[in-house]
Amino acid sequence: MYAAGMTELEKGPLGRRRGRGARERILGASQQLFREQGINSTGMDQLCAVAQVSKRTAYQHFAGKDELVAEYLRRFDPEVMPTVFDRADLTPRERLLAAFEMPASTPLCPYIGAAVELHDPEHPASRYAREYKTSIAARLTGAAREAGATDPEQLGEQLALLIDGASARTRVLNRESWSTAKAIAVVLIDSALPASSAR
Amino acid sequence: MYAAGMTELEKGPLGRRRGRGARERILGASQQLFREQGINSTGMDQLCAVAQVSKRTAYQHFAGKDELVAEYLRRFDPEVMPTVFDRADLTPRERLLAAFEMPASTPLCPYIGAAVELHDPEHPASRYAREYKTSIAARLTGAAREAGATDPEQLGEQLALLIDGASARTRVLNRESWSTAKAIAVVLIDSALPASSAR
DNA sequence: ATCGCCCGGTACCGATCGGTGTACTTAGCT
DNA sequence: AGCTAAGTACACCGATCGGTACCGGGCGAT
Repeated sequence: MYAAGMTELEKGPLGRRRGRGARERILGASQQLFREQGINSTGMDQLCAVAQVSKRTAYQHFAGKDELVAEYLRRFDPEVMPTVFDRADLTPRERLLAAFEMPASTPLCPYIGAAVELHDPEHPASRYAREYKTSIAARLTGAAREAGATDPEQLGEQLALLIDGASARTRVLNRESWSTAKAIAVVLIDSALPASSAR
Repeated sequence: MYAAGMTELEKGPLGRRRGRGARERILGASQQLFREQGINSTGMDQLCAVAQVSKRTAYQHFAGKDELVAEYLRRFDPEVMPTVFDRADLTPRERLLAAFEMPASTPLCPYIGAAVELHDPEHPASRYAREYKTSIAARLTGAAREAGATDPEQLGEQLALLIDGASARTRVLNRESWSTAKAIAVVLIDSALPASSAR
């Protein structure tokens, strides 16, 4: 496994002091550049320049670009999705629909982009993309269960597919498709809920 | 416009004789390699080697890789989609559902792949991908209208989104998602048809 | 036979890629 | 202070990219 935990503080156990946060700047530049211009189109030289970090330093923090890409995906964790499932002020049904409220700030879910660009299912980043997408479906399934769906697993998988569809279609057409996805979600949810716990 | 017409015969009008079909071999190798290993991961050297064509010849038929990629997309036209809409033996409803019968031979619709890999909305291939995706939605809308949908445009766009979702999700998860997409399509169609021309 | 057109082979170009080596400067703790 | 780890600057490596120049051969039409 990778050292996913050391986000911004030192390692802790040993009294390891911490130099000026180069690692954080690298990850920050990754978030910006990989999303804006893709993974393969972003060279390490440019990335290090943006991060204001020596190339040497970058390769002391990450074994290679592959590992950096994987860590970039692990750090992404869109600010939207996680919070959606914790909002207690929403009904289960509203929580399911909230996943489709994309503020157009998300051009393309980077997990799809990484899987397509890297083109290797065994690449660390591809593995994590799979893992993450599965976890999203699981969370949707959980919310569907709370909402009282007759087949929560099916509804969760269906909603996950809608999210990916809107993401891919938005990218290809250069035009947002989240409203369409949400309209479908409404139909699916209404037809999957026994009309009892509709609200 | 490009000379999309000269598939295997000579130009005709002038008595231009025809060399051994180098162009066709190049396009054939493109179909194979671009789909199997992606666009950016396929070098022109490898492509020419597979096509058994000199590199010099390749660049006499195509101004550059970009143009070759665009032509590759134009030639793709999956054998599945076009035929689906012409099958007179199916009811309109069955025709709408037939679009989701993917024989697992389609790993990822190459239009999505191209748009993600090339990462430039103005790239000729990206333009054509947009164009093609729009035409698929239009054809679905047409079929939806024949089926008597209350809002054919909406249903067509929704079904198109399902196709893209299944395609993207299949790629990321390395596991087919067409059955899920079809299940959603059934719900959408049944809810969009006034139950009169259900069959 | 001879001419001209495709075509294949191959070496090559400049640019860029991911990644490294070396020597120097900084920052933080004791 | 003084030690040490972290970071910087910069040159450099081999590989590969898309694309081109040049040369020699095969084949169809005249």
